Amino acid sequence: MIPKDEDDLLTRSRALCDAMENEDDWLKREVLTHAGNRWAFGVIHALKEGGRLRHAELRRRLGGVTQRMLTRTLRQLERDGLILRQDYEEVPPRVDYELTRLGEEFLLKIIPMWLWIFEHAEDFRQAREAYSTTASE
Amino acid sequence: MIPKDEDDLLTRSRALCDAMENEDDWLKREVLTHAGNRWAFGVIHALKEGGRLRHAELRRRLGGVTQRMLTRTLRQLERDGLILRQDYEEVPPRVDYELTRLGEEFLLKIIPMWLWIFEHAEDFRQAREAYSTTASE
DNA sequence: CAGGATCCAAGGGGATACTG
DNA sequence: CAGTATCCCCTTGGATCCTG
Repeated sequence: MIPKDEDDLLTRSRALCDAMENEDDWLKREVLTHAGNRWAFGVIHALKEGGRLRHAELRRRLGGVTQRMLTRTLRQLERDGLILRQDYEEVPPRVDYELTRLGEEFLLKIIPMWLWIFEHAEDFRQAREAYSTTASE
Repeated sequence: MIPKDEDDLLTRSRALCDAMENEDDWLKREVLTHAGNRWAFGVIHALKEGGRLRHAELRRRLGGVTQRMLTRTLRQLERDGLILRQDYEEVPPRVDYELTRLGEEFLLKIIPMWLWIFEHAEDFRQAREAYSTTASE
């Protein structure tokens, strides 16, 4: 189905594979980790929905994240230009985060992938089960 | 632009975020790592283009991967049902790998993300540079 | 040829305690 | 409140050597 779009995608991804060999490693390592990062997606999504959010508010929305991991995730996202950190330099401290345009685009790019993965969660479970049984015999 | 599609995406991703909280961790950890994995993408792409490929042929196509990492990547992809491993049980050993339907779909889902990242490589570089300068002052 | 065994460095992720 | 510091285990990724 949809052979035209698919071919187009593959053609472009072929060029992409060539480019990967020449690219520096940091792009794949630093930026791409966000895609597979457990918290990065939640942070970006929360900022898209909530606008400017503070550290504590983000923690509440994500549920289960420690300060350390939230801080680290935020730092990485900031470094890569996906979010903006604003420190009001008040006492008590007030800092909030907002999504950049780059961050918004990134969110829109990774949502389909996440959706697809969750839609196929059952397939993955079955594949894993089949693998365990064949591996044992 | 395209507010309708974007809203739709966000609505579905909101449900996704809720689902994530209930989901087991393995889905995020095990499956999602493939998306950001440097070699997983190359393997899947090579199999999409080359059909059934053997270990050595894959190594040649990927360039730079060690046997160990290639083997590990292949095992993981096999476990998650994205590729099929066939061992002909000959001497000398002959093993080849092919993409499953699930693997093909996965490739089509992650290509857009990789393309987008490479298209914005310059943005990321600039963001990183800006971050370093503001962080130092 | 395919890949296991071993050793290593770096990072992810979490728990807990402390601070300006 | 928004972090930092410390300690922990696990995985990733690579190098090197070995085997059926």
